[in-house]
Amino acid sequence: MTIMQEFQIQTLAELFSAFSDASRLKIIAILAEGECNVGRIAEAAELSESATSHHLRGLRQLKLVRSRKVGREVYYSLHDDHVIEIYETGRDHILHG
Amino acid sequence: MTIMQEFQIQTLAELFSAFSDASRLKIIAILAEGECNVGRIAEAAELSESATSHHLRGLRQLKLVRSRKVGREVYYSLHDDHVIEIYETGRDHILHG
DNA sequence: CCAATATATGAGCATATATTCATATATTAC
DNA sequence: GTAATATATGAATATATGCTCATATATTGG
Repeated sequence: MTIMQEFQIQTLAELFSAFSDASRLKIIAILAEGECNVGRIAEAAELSESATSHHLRGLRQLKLVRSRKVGREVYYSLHDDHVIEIYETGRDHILHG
Repeated sequence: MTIMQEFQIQTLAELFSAFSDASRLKIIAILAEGECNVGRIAEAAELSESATSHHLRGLRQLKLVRSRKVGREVYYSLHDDHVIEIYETGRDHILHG
């Protein structure tokens, strides 16, 4: 076990907080399928566009997703494979833990 | 990507919620070192015994920790290696993500 | 330029969460 | 038995969180 400083523990808590909400997990699962714009994410996750946008902002600030603007649309994608890894580690636990 | 039902997503969110708080992460890190009783967990995590007990109850209900009573003390330990795996996957992300 | 569309943002509100404090319960020592 | 110790629990409170609604900011098409 690596020694963790107080601020690192706080950072880790914030990371897991991103995964601690069903709406955000849906968004992450959708983006795991590939890049997607806000409107379609909202539709697929059954969320308002506003709520979706708020969540995406949080995920972007935590560097869990990236965004790319194309015309008036903004395409989001997972920032890196670590995100899927965390998601899947948790998922494996509840499915066959 | 496995198809996840609504209630499974909710369950997954609850699992990650357990890791979304610095106090609980400290408790988990302490228990990763080995079994420990409530008083010593509280001391090591710099939490009140009451707060510690409340957190342990939540972790126990989620089957992330086990408890074993010895006299008037109660020893807690991580329920299984999945818990460490989730913790470490997140930790690796923030340390070298 | 103006209207339509896509996304972002801030305020407000309702609910959830973490903590403390007081108290309860269980066990041991005397 | 009673006192002391370890842990658990419920209520209260303060703060955080997620959503909606209204509005703002692009961007495109006419």
